[in-house]
Amino acid sequence: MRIKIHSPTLDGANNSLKDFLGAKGFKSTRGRRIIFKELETRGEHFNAESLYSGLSEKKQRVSKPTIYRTLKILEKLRIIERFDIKKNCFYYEPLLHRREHGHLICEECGKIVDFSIEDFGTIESTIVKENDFRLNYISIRAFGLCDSCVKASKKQQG
Amino acid sequence: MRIKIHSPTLDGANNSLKDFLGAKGFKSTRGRRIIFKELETRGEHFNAESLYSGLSEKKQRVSKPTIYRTLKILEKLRIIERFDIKKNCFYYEPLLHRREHGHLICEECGKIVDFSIEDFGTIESTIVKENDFRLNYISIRAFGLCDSCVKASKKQQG
DNA sequence: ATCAATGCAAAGACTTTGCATGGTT
DNA sequence: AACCATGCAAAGTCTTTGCATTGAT
Repeated sequence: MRIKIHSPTLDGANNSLKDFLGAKGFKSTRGRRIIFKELETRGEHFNAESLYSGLSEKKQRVSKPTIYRTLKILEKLRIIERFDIKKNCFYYEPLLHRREHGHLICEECGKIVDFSIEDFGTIESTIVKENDFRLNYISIRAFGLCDSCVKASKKQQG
Repeated sequence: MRIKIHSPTLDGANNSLKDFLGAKGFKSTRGRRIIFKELETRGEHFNAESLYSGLSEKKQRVSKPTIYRTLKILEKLRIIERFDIKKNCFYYEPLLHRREHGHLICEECGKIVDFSIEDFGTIESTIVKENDFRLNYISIRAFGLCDSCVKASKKQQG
């Protein structure tokens, strides 16, 4: 399953990585550099497994525990977002610099497409206003059928 | 972790359950009746585990595989919605009759609060308009800190 | 009677943890 | 030097599957 997303924008992450991690009390290590680098160039949604095998193919192996641990850190730092498409299958995506979008998830083929939301501000203010809640971020997922799967199902019918 | 949600509205589900399931090609069985009944009265978010232990306590045990299988059916039928709060921890909630709301999820204590979204229609039309996508449903999750956790953190600080 | 649903036990997938080693600051 | 990060192996957790039995239509 290959899924496209906006081109990731961890720009400068590699240069400022040391400072970036340092500021949060994390060390700049080989594994983290490799993973960060990979996320920069990876124009797709991904998960721990695909990250692991992708890096292994490039002879840049990082152990699974390290991948999981690093992903968890990145999630906490809001650099990536984790969401579940189906059971036992978590996908992540780079978040940096672009929070205001949701995901269209095709329930047939699993394809994920990002969509932007114009009045995100309205939603946010509604939420904040009506609830005593300190909002960190919003995740919007829209499930349905993508164009090609709709067409495919139409063909089948007639 | 006990979490309140709107009172579930699987109303009439028990009466029309046979028809309801039958229409979809499913049989009306003991396990499904028990699970449906439980969801009717259960005013909280839940997961497979809590459902299992809850029913077991009431001497209405249904096996875990059946619970998982039934939950999967209910999800497909859009009677419940599944979403992940943290790793290995899927929660579900009854969906019937109330699709237009999102979840506030407190990242500190895990509390889940529903919130309604006034201009859901706007979001929907935006998505449909700008993408060739047959929309089935939308899930909106807002992460942050709930009132009491905000207060607690303030106290700690001084 | 036929075919689906259930329960059990076992397997599976994904993720996390303990611990000794090696790397960073 | 002090402490964090890593990798390995093993353990965990949640979920699914194979299969014989039971139940629904």
